[in-house]
Amino acid sequence: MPEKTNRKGIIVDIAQGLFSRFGFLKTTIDEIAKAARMGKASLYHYFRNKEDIFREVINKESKVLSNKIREAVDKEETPQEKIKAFIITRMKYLKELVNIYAALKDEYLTHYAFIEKARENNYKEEIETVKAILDEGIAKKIFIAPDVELTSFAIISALKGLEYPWTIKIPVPELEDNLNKLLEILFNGIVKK
Amino acid sequence: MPEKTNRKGIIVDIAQGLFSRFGFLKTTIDEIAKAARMGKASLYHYFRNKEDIFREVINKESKVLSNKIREAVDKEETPQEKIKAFIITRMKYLKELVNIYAALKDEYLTHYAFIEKARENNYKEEIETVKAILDEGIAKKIFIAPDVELTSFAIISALKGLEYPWTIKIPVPELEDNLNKLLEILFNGIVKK
DNA sequence: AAATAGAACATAAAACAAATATGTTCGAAC
DNA sequence: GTTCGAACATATTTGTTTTATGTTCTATTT
Repeated sequence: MPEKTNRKGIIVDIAQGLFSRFGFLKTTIDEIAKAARMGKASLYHYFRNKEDIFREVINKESKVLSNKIREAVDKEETPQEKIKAFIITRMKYLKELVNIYAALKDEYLTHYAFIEKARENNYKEEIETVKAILDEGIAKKIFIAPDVELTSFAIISALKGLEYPWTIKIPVPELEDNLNKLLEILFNGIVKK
Repeated sequence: MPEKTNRKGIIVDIAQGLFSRFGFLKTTIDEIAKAARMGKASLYHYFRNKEDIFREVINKESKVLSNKIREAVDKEETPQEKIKAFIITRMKYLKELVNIYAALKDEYLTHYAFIEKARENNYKEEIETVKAILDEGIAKKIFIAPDVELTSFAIISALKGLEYPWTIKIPVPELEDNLNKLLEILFNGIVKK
């Protein structure tokens, strides 16, 4: 834990809390400034504009998410376990990191260019993460080697399709149980051997 | 082809055309009436209200979609081919049937109770269709028998996740090629045997 | 009865203006 | 390098009026 002596980092932390509670649109520069015990004009010494503050918050949360996922994946031995760790960790922390979640999902943020950038970055990173696991599995002769690019894309897309009905309707323990069954399909298919 | 002598059916056809072009909100009762060469008050002899007209249009398109899918699925022999036929036919006709597509996807229709009903019905029917194919495959000793309910749910959800990026980014011939590869995974998995 | 529509009605949407809130800039002070 | 009061331009909200639209009523026609 590095001590925060730099003003900028502190402001980002404070903004993160406000954005988490009220969202990007409903949080005002003035509120952030007051919470940081500053005049709002002072914020412009550290940030170009409001978007810039939100961008930094999102960057911060993105890094936290990436690190959590990397840790969880690295901890596992088999590529099968790595894929499972990726999915579970992603679902768990995405829900906690309110701002990056909003940046990725909320319709009303779609128009902002920097949000689109964040989404694209996140998408590419997720694809890359899965691709790396698949490649490793292939190198270890555990997975067969079809179209890795397409398979990664499919896993991520399918995950997004499952995400919404899953998180809404289903309690967490049952969720892991279901995930195991679906991974069983991903790994071994549904055709009798 | 039954000759349309009944006024109600004709009105529904006309409304279908207008709703397809302008959507539910932007189509007025007056426009429908004029297109049918009637005063708008006369429409209320056949329909309770505007929603009621749209509901009939959606019902009509739903039946078309269901029939197309049933035909395509029944035509195939193996359960593998049936699943593929289901997915392709669904994607193809859903795009053509503008109103049911809007009813299922458009955010601005979410609040209407009758739209929610239509979505739920569609969802259940899709799940049932896939479940029937899976059950048949299991009965024929082609598929293994895990959690059929969950598997159907997963196939439909994953499909919805794939649908959007797929239809946007990818040309149709490549799409069928990709689908084949993904079905290969669904059937046989990615783990080396 | 069944079908039609003109007119009236209530409500929703659009248009407009005034008031307020908010993001951003500037210049001065520390 | 930091801070901020004040000013500014613009976005948002609010209240009001007008218009458009969905629906009902009643009378007339078939």
